[in-house]
Amino acid sequence: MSYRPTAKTRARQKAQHESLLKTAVSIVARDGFHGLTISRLARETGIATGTVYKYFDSKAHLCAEVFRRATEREVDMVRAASFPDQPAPCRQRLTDAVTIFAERAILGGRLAYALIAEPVAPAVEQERLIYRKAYAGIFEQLIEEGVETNEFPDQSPSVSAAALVGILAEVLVAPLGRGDAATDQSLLIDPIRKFCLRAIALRETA
Amino acid sequence: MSYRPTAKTRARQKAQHESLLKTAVSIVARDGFHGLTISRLARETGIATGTVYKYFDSKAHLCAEVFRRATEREVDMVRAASFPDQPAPCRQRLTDAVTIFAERAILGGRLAYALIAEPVAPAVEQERLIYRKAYAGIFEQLIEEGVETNEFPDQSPSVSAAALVGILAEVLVAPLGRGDAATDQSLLIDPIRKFCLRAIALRETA
DNA sequence: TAAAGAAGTGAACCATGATTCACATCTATT
DNA sequence: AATAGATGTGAATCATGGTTCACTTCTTTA
Repeated sequence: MSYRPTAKTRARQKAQHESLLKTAVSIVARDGFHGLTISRLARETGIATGTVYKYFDSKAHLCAEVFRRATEREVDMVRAASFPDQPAPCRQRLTDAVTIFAERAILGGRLAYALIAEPVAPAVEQERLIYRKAYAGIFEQLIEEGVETNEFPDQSPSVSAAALVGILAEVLVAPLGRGDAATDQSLLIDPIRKFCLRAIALRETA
Repeated sequence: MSYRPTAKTRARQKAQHESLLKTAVSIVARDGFHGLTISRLARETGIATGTVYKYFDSKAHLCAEVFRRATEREVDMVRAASFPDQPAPCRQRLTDAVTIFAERAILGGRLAYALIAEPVAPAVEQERLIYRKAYAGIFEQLIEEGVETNEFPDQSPSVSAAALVGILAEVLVAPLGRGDAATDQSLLIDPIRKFCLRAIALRETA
């Protein structure tokens, strides 16, 4: 034999993979998954279309990674708000979690819409479900705890958690799909927060 | 001249249009919008593909009509529950509306999923937004009334209405997209109803 | 520097499915 | 029955965009 991939080589490999992913996310942030095509990704990255396939098995895999990359941090933030280091009452943590989600979704703009609401191919939708479940799982755990400590009235944690996800997606993100971006989204945060508190904690304030 | 479309002709035209639409809805009910292709529609209707275009300008138009056809009745049912002939307290009407939506969605099964949650082409998504807005409009009016009569606590009717739509879509219909159909959906109705009542009316029962 | 294994290239290929169109057939009028 | 307008036909055409592949160009090792 006479060639072995070396550290430097593999670093370049990884860097290129990274670069592609970064470009892909930026395309999605601009034009959604709809705008993400292999040839455009190649063009913007400055390589040939075929080369993309040296780094990703298929477009589905690429989309999945883009999705993962863009969503993981979001989920982590919501998780951190739900289960902070400092102890806090469940209703406060719920409020914080909703707030964090909302603020970041608003900040994310087009990207948030792509991740949460944009119509996408079934393969991508599959990935999306994973992250919806991730959010739901966090909420569910929090609600369970709240019910146990009697901070929250008796309820189905799984249903309530899914409902929260639905609320956030529909109220906050779906409007981006329409021209409704006119509305100042930050005005939505407070009503949403209150709505969620009433629904989960049966009270108006944290 | 020597030919003028007559009543009988136009009746046949209309019947054919109707027949196509009916077949299209049935295809969507079986395999979603994903399964609706012009050639399949033609095949199942027993005509040539080209003929479909004598009745629909484009697939987008066809989908829009399918959507309209399948959704209009649903919206009407929810509207009727929200604004019944007999006077009733807003919280009761809210409960009824949610219940009707839920029961019909469960009955609708695959079709409900296609209408509410299935990933679809942007053109169809556009149509979907119209009907989401229709539901939201009904809820909004009802909530407004409830706030005015002090049955419901002060809140943003538009936000609360959108939230309701999100809840129903996510909790009830989205699971159909996964294999979660295992769960008996009718068990979801009561928790959802209670969740919505808490959120909107700040109480647990109608 | 020669050989082997990677990585890069981009035009060709393929799959899907909507849309068209030249032609045949039907229906209503004269 | 002859004709004009309408409708029906379905194979061919288009459009889009993912995927492949024969080939070139690097990298590393001997």
